Amino acid sequence: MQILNAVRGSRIPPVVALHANGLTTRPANEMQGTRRFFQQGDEIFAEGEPYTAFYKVVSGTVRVGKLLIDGRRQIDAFHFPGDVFGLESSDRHRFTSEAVDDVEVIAYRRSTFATIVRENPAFGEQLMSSMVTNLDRAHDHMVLLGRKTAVERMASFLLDLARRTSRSDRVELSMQRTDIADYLGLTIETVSRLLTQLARDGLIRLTKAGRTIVLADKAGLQTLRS
Amino acid sequence: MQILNAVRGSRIPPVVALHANGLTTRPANEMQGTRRFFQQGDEIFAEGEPYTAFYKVVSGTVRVGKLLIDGRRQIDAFHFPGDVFGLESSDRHRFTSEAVDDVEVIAYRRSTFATIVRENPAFGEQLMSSMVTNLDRAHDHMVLLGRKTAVERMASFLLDLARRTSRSDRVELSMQRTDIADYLGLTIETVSRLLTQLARDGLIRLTKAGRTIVLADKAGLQTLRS
DNA sequence: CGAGTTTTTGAAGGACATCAACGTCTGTGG
DNA sequence: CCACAGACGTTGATGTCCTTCAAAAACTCG
Repeated sequence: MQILNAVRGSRIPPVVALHANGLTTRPANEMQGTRRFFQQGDEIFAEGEPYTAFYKVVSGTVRVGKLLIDGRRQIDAFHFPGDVFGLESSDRHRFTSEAVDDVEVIAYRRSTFATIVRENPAFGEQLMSSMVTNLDRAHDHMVLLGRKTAVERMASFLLDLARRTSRSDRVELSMQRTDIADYLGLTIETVSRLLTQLARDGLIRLTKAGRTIVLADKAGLQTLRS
Repeated sequence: MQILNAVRGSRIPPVVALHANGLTTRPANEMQGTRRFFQQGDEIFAEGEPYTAFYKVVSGTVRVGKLLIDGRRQIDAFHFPGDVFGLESSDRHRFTSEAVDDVEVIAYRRSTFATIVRENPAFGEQLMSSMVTNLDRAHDHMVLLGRKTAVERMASFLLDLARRTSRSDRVELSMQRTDIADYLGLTIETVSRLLTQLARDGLIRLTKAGRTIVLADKAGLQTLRS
């Protein structure tokens, strides 16, 4: 909706190394990109918009998803630091991406994959790997949406979140209930009920407006996850 | 389950062209692969199996998906001629793939993406594009599973199937009801009821054991699809 | 402190699942 | 060619998990 308050991107000076053969090159696994900042709720790009760049998260949480005409929404994935999103094969974006909280990304100018690989094979390899990882996660998420019960979805979500964003058993929810519900294919009411139920059963502990969750019984959650 | 009756792969002789510069090379967009055949129901590879090859469908239909311990199954995607599947970033397959009917594929030996790109950039580009297409479809499928009603799922399925496999309004279902149900996140009973309901409403016509469907009112289905 | 937003909790309803039985198709052997 | 068995598909009756509708509670931020 609002793409307005996105801070104008500032160019990152490309790090250049001088090779023995006299050719200039960039360090492996990196490529010139533009650092950009988005505030909570900002749209990074919208479904249908021309595809001009793809992104890597530096800090914060990004949600990507789709909207049906009547307002129903599905969040396909959350992306955390290190994750790549927004790569397309057509020339329009096929989904929307927004900042869940304050977000910093590196934007890479759209270019054919061949070009990327020619200029920086290691970066190309990294991108391909990112795509396969994203596809892996999508597969897991389809099982969750198609075949898991509400509790199983919530247990899966909490454990995944802990694995991806936390080194401890404490999870900071950067997203609110609406996002969780739209990610899990549930309603906010159900999400809320599930969390209080899990807390009542001693599997988790809720603190500070339910934005921090301690996974008190990971093994128990693992059982519920299916 | 049974990987037994897979016909032993027969090597395809690599087509070699002599370039002006005297180097031998393969034609663009192709790479050496092994032709393999699978019968209806055969497993092509299983979740957890070592990853040794990825595949392109030549003929027939392939289903890829996952199984939960208690037998619940989710089919993530159907793959038709031209589609690539089974590419992984880890060294084990993350999902299972099986032949829906009699299937012919080209198996490509696992290799790093860098190698593929070095040896045949055009093929690498094609692979990247396939991955992005698969991810696109996964996104659509997540919306379907997470937010669409049963009728909407069925309408979406029929229209997609027609677009991908048929040039007319007649769709041949290569898969049986169980597969459709596990793809749409429903039960076979619901799938059956939906089809008869759509037929009663004049949107489709069922023939020959319900394996051939005529999309009598595509516009109507489009409305239902959401 | 107070207005608006987000989250929680409760009561009632509905869409799809489950359980059960019947119908239909396919292929095999008499 | 027909009979039969087993697999696959359809139809019906009932149940349940999650949604929907409603309102209160808790939190945020000026």
